[in-house]
Amino acid sequence: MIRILIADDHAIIRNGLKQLILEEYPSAIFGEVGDAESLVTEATNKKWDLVISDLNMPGRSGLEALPQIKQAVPDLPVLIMSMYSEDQYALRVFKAGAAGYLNKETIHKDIIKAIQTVLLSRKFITTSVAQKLAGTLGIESQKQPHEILSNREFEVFMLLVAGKSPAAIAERLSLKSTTISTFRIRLLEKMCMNSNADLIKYAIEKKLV
Amino acid sequence: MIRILIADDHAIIRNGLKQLILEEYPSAIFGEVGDAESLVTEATNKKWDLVISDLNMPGRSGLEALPQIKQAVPDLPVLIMSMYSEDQYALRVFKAGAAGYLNKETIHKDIIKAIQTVLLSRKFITTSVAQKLAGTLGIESQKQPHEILSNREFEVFMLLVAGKSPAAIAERLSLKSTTISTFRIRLLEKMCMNSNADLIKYAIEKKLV
DNA sequence: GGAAATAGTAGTAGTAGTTCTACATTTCTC
DNA sequence: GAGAAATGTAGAACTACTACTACTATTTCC
Repeated sequence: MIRILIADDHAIIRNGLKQLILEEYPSAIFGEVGDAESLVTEATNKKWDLVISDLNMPGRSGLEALPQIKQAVPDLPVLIMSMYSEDQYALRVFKAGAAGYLNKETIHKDIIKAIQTVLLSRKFITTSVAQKLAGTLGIESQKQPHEILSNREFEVFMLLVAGKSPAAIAERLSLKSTTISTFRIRLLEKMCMNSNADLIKYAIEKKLV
Repeated sequence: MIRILIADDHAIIRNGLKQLILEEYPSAIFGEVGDAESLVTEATNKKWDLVISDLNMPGRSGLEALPQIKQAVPDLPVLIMSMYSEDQYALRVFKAGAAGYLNKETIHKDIIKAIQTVLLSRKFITTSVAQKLAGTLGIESQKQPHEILSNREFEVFMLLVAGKSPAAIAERLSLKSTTISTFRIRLLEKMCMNSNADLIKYAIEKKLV
């Protein structure tokens, strides 16, 4: 019997995931949460064998919740999944302590494999992601412009690209809007760009959205 | 007994959706496809009571598949869903002949309602989407969003998309920046959009840049 | 051909965003 | 393991942008 906590803001996806896992582990027991807040609470207060969390949730993201969970329950393996094609997140996700990363192509096919791997206390990584990482980790020089951003910068970048105002971003991240402006200037500079429009075009080109 | 064809590139979502529908229609029969191509083939070659398709699929989108389906099987109702919050699409979706539109907030809550409504040959629309559409639908129904802009508005639109600031645009056109703001608000409204980011994404999509 | 809508333009007042500076932490680097 | 660089954060002062309103000129429509 295996206890799995699922975090995703869409009930359909939680459902689908459960269904998928039940096929392999008919006796699995599930917990469900819809945001990062409840994820942290639930993960730390009850006993789980595994957490599967979406990367993109309203409010704090799964990525932000990770360190908190890792601090409270260091041995609890966390699988991060992303419904979007954000392989660029993979490295950040592992650095933040995730036990595995699944992107939208791999979820359905690999989830069982990932669970098995992770429960043996090993890291799960798909070959496509591995290749991506290999390139990234090895030679620092050929990093993509957005890959040299810090976590916070990247977070702000993505929200900017989504058309959010500095004030809105500040509120979402519980920061001051001046702080967001600072991040914006730094990230614009790092990426050699001049406007949000440039960022958006870049993001579309790189399929970050 | 009801036959439903589900089109979505994520198997988990197809699963979750099936699960959701089975709760209400235990005898429902499903077909599944993962891309627009197969959607068109399947929709036209077999007999279905309803199609539920994602808007965003790799290759041709669900939106592009719609006219083809409508042409081949005019009476087959198609529900379009979007996992992203793109109410801007709603109008286009209905224009293309969809029977209903569900965005990510509404899918889980309203899917059954939507199915019931649609099977009675009526259009399903959530209040939030309805409000969005209210102003727009009236007369100009077959023009593209950007085609209903006046010359000046379009001029400003293009400069906005190029990432120019209101002040810069004002200078270039020998106008006041407040005037540019006015144009911006009007054009945003006409196009049912909320931010410059939306404009840029739209412009790229329509190959206006 | 006259009323109603659309287009083109700004002013005022309020709001939000930027810049520049600064400082504490964390993370690299030799 | 000390010093340097990068990261995360914000305040003060300034500037730019927006919302709202308003007015004229041009179209459009019955």
